[in-house]
Parts: sequence; structure tokens; C-alpha cells
Amino acid sequence: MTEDADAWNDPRLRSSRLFGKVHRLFARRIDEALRELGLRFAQAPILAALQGGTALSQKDLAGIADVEQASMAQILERMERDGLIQRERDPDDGRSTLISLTAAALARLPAAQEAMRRASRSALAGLGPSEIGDLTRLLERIIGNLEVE
Amino acid sequence: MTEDADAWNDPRLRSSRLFGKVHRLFARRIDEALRELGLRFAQAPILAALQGGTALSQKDLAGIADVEQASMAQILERMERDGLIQRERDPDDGRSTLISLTAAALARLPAAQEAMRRASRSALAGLGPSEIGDLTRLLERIIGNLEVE
DNA sequence: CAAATTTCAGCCGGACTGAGATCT
DNA sequence: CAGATCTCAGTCGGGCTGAAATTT
Repeated sequence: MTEDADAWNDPRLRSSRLFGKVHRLFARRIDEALRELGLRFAQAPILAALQGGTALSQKDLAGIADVEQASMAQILERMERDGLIQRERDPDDGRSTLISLTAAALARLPAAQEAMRRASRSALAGLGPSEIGDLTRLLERIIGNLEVE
Repeated sequence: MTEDADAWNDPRLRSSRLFGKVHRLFARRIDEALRELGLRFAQAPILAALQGGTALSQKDLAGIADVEQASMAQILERMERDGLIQRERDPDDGRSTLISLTAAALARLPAAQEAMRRASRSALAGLGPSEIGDLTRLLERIIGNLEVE
């Protein structure tokens, strides 16, 4: 109740909190949908990239998922523990490991896709295609602002 | 390249990834702005709630910041370690602790506010007030969808 | 005493940084 | 040797569950 109390209510500052909240709730909703398949939201970009039996390096996957390599290493470690991926030494480059999905993971892909689509449809219920387009464009403009440093 | 490859590109599914990215980049930008003050983005709701010397319980702060109580306990633990808050037993309810900002934290509030406002202005550069309003409303509708079970 | 509230303790998954090891 | 790739260690901000302490 000091004289600058409402400066904390600047609309830009308020929106900064909303992104985290939407992200948390959205991820939780998708995780719930994937739980019975033994999969997680964070694994989605990997599943998509390696569908059909493709094999990629840890670095490639980090680039695709847009996370740091160390983060990707942790995710892959858990996926290996859970029998979703296998690693093999790259015959052409001894520094690198080639990662691919196991048969068990491949078999779950169609159901995973369907579960994720259902979850994201329910999250965005009531938003028309044009609103989703607007939202996506706004988010991408903000990302553009934040990626220049 | 299987026949369902483009199902991973559903606009709703793609947008689900954008929230996390915006949140990460936005939080990093604000953290950078606050670093010289020894503060963090996650502490902002606490700083706002306790400005002016208010004292609140851990549970109240968790509700205000919209995180679980256990998460708030960790944030407060770090803030106490860094000399930003002090705890005292609530005289009216022995189960509860009253948390308030130290003088050192109070002194940094105006600069922190200014740094956060500058950072969020740069993150949302090029977006007019009506676009920020649209964005906020869309985010709140999504949160509404995700909060009903 | 039983029930409710608050906090604490431990584990998990996801992300970052920075430093080191290993291979090209 | 320089550069690329991966590993390792530490930190952070979230989540969950279950136990302990204290009131009501």
C-alpha cells in the first residue's frame, strides 16, 4: 500500500507470470494424458524426431528440442532407463552416440500422438483457428525479441 | 516420414511448446536484470506481497505466488540464506511462521521494480497495449480451461 | 483426544552453467 | 593442437507424498 504498489501491476509484468503458469498447467495436462503410456511431455520432440527408426546424436536432438545439451542428456538418461531409447557408438565419429527408439517406444507412438492431440485440444477449447494463429504469432514475436541479446 | 508425420505439427501441439520457450527466455531476461541486485524472478511475487513491511505466512505466500507450499518453502529457504527475509513465530498461531522482508531487501525494492519493468518492456517491444491485452486474455482463457478438471 | 493446519524432509523431472574428458 | 561432442557436478525452480509438530 505504498505509493508504488501498483507498479507491480504493470500489464507487462503481469503477463510475464502468465507464461509460466500456462506452461506448467499445459505440461501437466499432457503428462497426465501420456502417463498410462509411460511417456512424458518433455519426450515429445524426441519421439517425433526419431519416429520411423531414425537415429540422431544427442546434440542434434538438443537442437531439435531447443534445450541445452545437458538437459537433453538427462532426458535421454531417463528414457534409456525406461527402455524407450537405445544408444550405439557412431561408427563414423567416436565422440558421438547415435540414439534411436526401441521397438517398445515405436509401438506406442500412435497412441501417444492421439493422447497429446486430445489434451492440447482440451487446453485450447473455445479458441478458434484464427485465435490460435494470433496467439502463435504473438508468442513468436516475443521469442524474437528475447532471442536477440 | 511416415504417413502421420504431420500430426506432430498440429498447430495446437506446436503452440504447447511455445509457452515453455517464452517462459524460459522471459525468466532468464528478468533474472539477468535482477542479478546485480541479488534477486530473482521467482522472488518477485514475494517482494510485491511483503513490500512496506507486511508479514505473511508461508501458506499465504504460496497462494499469492500460485505455487505449491513445498516450492514456496524452498524459495524462502534460499531467500533466508541470502538475507532477504526473516521468519518469526506467529504469536497467534504456533503452527505458523510470519515472514517479512529484511531492511536490506526493502531497500532494493524500487530498483528491482524498475529493472523488471525495463526487462519486460524489452521482451514485449513492438506489441501495442491492445495486443498485450489480447494476449493476456487468451492466456487467461487457456488457464481457465486447464484449471477445471 | 481427534481433526485441521502448517511446516519439514525426501524424491522426482526438467532446465541451466561451467568444467573436464575424449575423440577428430 | 584446436574444435566438436559428450559427461559430470552443482544450482535452481517447480511438482508430489508423507511425516511431524502444533493448534483448535
